[in-house]
Amino acid sequence: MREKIKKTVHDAFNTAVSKGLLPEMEIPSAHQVSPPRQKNHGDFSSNIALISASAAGRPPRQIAEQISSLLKDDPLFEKIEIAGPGFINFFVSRSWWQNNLLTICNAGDAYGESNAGRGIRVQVEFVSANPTGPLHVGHGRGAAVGDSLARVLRAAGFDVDTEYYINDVGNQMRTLGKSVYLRYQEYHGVEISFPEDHYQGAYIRDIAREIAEREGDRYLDASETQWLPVFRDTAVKAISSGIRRDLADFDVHFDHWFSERVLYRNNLVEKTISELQTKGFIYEKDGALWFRTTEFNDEKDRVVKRSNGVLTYFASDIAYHRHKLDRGYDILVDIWGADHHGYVPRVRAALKAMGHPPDRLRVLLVQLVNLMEAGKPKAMSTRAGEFVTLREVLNDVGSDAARFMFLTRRCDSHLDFDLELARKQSQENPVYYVQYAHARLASVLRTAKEQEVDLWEPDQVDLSLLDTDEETDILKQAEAFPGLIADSALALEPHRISYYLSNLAGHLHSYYNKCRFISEDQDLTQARLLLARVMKRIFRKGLNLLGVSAPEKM
RNA sequence: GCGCCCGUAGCUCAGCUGGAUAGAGCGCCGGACUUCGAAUCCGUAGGCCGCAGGUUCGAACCCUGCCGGGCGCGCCA
Repeated sequence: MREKIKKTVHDAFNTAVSKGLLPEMEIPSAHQVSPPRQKNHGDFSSNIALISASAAGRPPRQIAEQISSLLKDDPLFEKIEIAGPGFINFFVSRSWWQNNLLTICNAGDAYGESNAGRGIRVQVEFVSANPTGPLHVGHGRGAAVGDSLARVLRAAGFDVDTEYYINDVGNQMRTLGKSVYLRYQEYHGVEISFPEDHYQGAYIRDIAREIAEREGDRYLDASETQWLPVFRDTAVKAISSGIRRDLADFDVHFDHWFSERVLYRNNLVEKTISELQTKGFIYEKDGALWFRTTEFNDEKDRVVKRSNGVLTYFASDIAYHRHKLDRGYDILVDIWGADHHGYVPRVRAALKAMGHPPDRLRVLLVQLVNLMEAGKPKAMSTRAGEFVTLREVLNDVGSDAARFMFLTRRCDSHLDFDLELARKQSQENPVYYVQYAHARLASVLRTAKEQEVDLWEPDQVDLSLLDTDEETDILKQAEAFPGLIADSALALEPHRISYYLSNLAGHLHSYYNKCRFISEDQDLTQARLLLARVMKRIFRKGLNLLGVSAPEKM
């Protein structure tokens, strides 16, 4: 509808120009058609007169007058008003909204989807936690945002792949193996001193115990070259499968799991560096290789190969992003913890150096989660390895509540996650509000069935009976659903979906309390039940985009 | 010190990339179940959009400078 009105205004503008009502000029690109905040300003509002006023050399209200006079007879509109400094306000006729319900209904389960993305290939990479410990709540937020964003992008017509990058190369893997080995020695009664920079969590002991129970003490006298591969790989395997299980229970499933080892196995890191070297972006200093990222707005140059010959994490990151683009993705979305924001300029620099437009990489920074319990901050000391895991949160409050909480806020704002609130099955918990709207509609339709009300074919229903203000509001919101998904996808902001749904649920609950779906009036009942069916589908679709279930009963 | 993010109702946060009189949830107070589910609804109160300038028809939004909070600034991963 919005696009339709925009086009209508454009046509009228051009007509006005060709008729000589306005001076020769282009349609200003800043022209916007948007729903006004104030209800009495109509359904949509155009600012075209305001922004073209100075170029046209006329007062805005006069321009608005000329454009609107050309549109007065369009039956789409109930009325057109000129208001304030020169806005043109459009009031769409009620019958259009009513008839649109049939269009929505005919779209079926696909309603809400669009082709805004035009099949552009997008890769969304998220979580990507190192396999050195279980996922914590912060990862959970990233997982919820990434997974939901992927769903939204798909619904908006993008061709989406999701990916988890496994950082399984380097020193940390050795540290992991050693941590387990030390606990293994400890298990067998060997006196150990456990270094502070090793992995502290209790899960390390669990893995050590498993190995000890399975293998006995045969590794006590072994050399590091013998035990390290065993302890390291066992740990990675155990931790990785734990991570996968946590994500699966969070209803997050990846299309690809990409191992950093693949980059090394195919020599891609070395190749990428030497390519940059050929292009002259690499120099040697103090025995190390440096990448001149300052040439692309980074604060300082970065090391890609240390003087001891070891490639840095950054080096494999460059190779990884190159590899992603080589795989044919048009846009790369990286979702990182906000504490990594310092890496954005250097990765961008790498893309630029390799000749890619840097805006093909979109980085979403997800702020850390502040866990609360009944309004009080819950202590999280990372140094003792006592962070709260995603698993604990899932067991505590459930997947639906957790996901909804993570998705009600913009991802770059700090999030207070109150466990007590998320646990509560009451009105304070926003998850239930939306789910209840869905369950209520399901209940209404069940009741209709029990009372043996036969549902008519949609095109047999008299939609003009949906004429209360509440119904009109709901019809308008339903119409906006596909546009909302498209906007949410283009802005990479999945939280808009949860706001939309909360708002829609509000309208629905309000309507429910005021009007009855099922009544003596057969025609009215049919019209309202059709509305119920359509709304239920929108709730289900919307909740699904968030990865939250849509229960028939609660 | 430099860089990035944030500052909106008592609390937690939206504000559709610059629009008209600033929004929601929670909390407070007062009402609504013999009726399709009260996990709901209806009503009241609550604001110098951190501060000060600038840009223009128009600023919570864009620019500059302060104030306050978070994070990052290794040949770590």
